Amino acid sequence: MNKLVDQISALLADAFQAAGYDPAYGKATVSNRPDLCEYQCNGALAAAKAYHKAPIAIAGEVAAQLNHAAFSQAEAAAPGFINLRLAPEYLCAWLEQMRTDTHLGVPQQEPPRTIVVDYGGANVAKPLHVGHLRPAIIGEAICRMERYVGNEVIGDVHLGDWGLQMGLIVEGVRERQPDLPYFDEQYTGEYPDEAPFTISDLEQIYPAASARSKVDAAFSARAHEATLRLQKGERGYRALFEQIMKVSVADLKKNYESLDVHFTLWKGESDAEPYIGPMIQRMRDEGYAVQSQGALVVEVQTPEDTKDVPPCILLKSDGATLYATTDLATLVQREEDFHPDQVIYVVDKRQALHFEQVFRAAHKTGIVRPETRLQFLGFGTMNGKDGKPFKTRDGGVMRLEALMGEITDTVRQRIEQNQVIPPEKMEQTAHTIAVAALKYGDLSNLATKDYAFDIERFCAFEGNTGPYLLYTIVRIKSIMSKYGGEVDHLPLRPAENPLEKDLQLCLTRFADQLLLAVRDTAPNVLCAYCYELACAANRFYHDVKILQEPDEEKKQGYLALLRLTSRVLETAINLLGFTAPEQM
RNA sequence: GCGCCAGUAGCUCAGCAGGAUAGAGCAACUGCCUUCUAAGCAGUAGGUCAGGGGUUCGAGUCCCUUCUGGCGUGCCA
Repeated sequence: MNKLVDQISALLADAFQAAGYDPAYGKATVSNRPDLCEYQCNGALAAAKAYHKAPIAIAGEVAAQLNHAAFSQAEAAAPGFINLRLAPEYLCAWLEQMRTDTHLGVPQQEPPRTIVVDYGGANVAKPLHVGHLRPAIIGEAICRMERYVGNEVIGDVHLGDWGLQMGLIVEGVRERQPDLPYFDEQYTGEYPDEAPFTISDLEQIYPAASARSKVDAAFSARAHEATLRLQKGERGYRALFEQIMKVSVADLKKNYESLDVHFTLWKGESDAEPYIGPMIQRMRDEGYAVQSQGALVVEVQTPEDTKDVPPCILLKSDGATLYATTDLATLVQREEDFHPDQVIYVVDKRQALHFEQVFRAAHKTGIVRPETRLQFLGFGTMNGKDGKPFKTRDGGVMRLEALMGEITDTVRQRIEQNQVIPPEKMEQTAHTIAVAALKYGDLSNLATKDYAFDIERFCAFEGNTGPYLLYTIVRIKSIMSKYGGEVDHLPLRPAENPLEKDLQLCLTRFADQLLLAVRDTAPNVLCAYCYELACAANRFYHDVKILQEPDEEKKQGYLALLRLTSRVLETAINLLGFTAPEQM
């Protein structure tokens, strides 16, 4: 269905035309002076120059043409604004369409675009820590928003499961259990189904091995050797790798799911490995890959560049592959599997140059089509209160589980005071609220900027926070359940009081704000909308005593309005990646 | 050196393709619970939008420049 602002713009365009001006000037925007009007048009100001006429005169002529039933007010204001208020019946009719629309008035992308979102970035055998929080939260929100507007989205965790780290783990395992069949080159039988380690073992083995390789040259050499043999596909190493992956992925899935983050694909760098050889061969054959200072590179500097852009390195001087190599090979794989229209990388913004090189190389060498949009969404560093990268008190990285635990504890203490949650639902409810607090706290900041991560602030639930949104929804649900009757099919009524109309106007903006958030891959836009809507809902809630309304028709109109509000709010927070409890 | 990003209230942040009087939250202060959950609502106070030029009817927003901070700059990821 059409957005309300577009419908109003169409009426304005007609009026501009009827008054003898270019209809293109007829564009409505939401008013930034709610005291004066609900919608405004700035077209007369822009038209003034082209027509050599005072803007206020143009505005006046156009306003005179706006005698449409949609408007309860349409007047020119100095220096040349056209101020509009909507007739309650017109507003209500549009909202009725929205209420019965399957996507709450959000136009669907037609035909759908295929979008791969690369987020996650977790490493095998390493626990998720706060550094993994932003990509998971932001990426998940983007996936959900893109899906809601009708696109085909593939979310890929893109695990760090290749390279030296795997060799280190293999050698670490060998140190502990040298007699395992994986290390016996003579062994030809089946390897055991059971992994010879748990996730906690792996989480000890990797850092220990990593530290040791820095001081023990012999160990380091063995790790490199193991990496090479693994990459060559030696049977025992490969089998051990599978076990490491199995144990690690199971643990990662559990952790991501506790954050309500769900990937469609659990691919990793290792999956791109088979594509590397043919890709490099083709690049050599077609002359894209050239030797430079001992390495094999793709030059990506163009004559138009005013800055130096270093080449994209495919193979190091020693022949080993790099990050850029697997990223390009992954694109080969994605093109083959999905033929995406767009690939969005949700990655630390410090990798901007790396991805610029990769994108240029991918387009130059024809890995992706010219029209394929490769987008780098660099997120900012998560800093502590001191403005430096976030660390725990003892200077280490905080594990995600520990962080969630802290927030959940604080939430639990808060809801216990309220005494509305039965003990058996306590844990679930506390977790739901904690996820909302954490995710909203992150998403409401601009993704691309550094931001201050402050546990105390996340655990405070006053004001512009996730729990405030949940609280609003819970209050509405509470009214619905006290009312007891069926509310899903109650029709809306034209607004009679200002706060009711404000809430209605706010509801109409859902589609606009969601589309804006999608266009700019900026979930914070949707956050801001949720907060505005919740504020409007709370003001209405406070002002109008719904269940005590004696006029049954009016009461049902109020209930319909609140029902739509809670649907929009719940839909929106779901797109942001969290949900509301029944009570709190 | 070069490049990228940022600088808005005491603190944390918005500011929607340039529009009317720059907005929230926190912290501070004032009111509002025998009535649908006070995790709420209403209000007060708090700004040279880092500085300086420019573009135009109009600039926090666009251009130039200076300052400050962060990050990146060929074989880590």
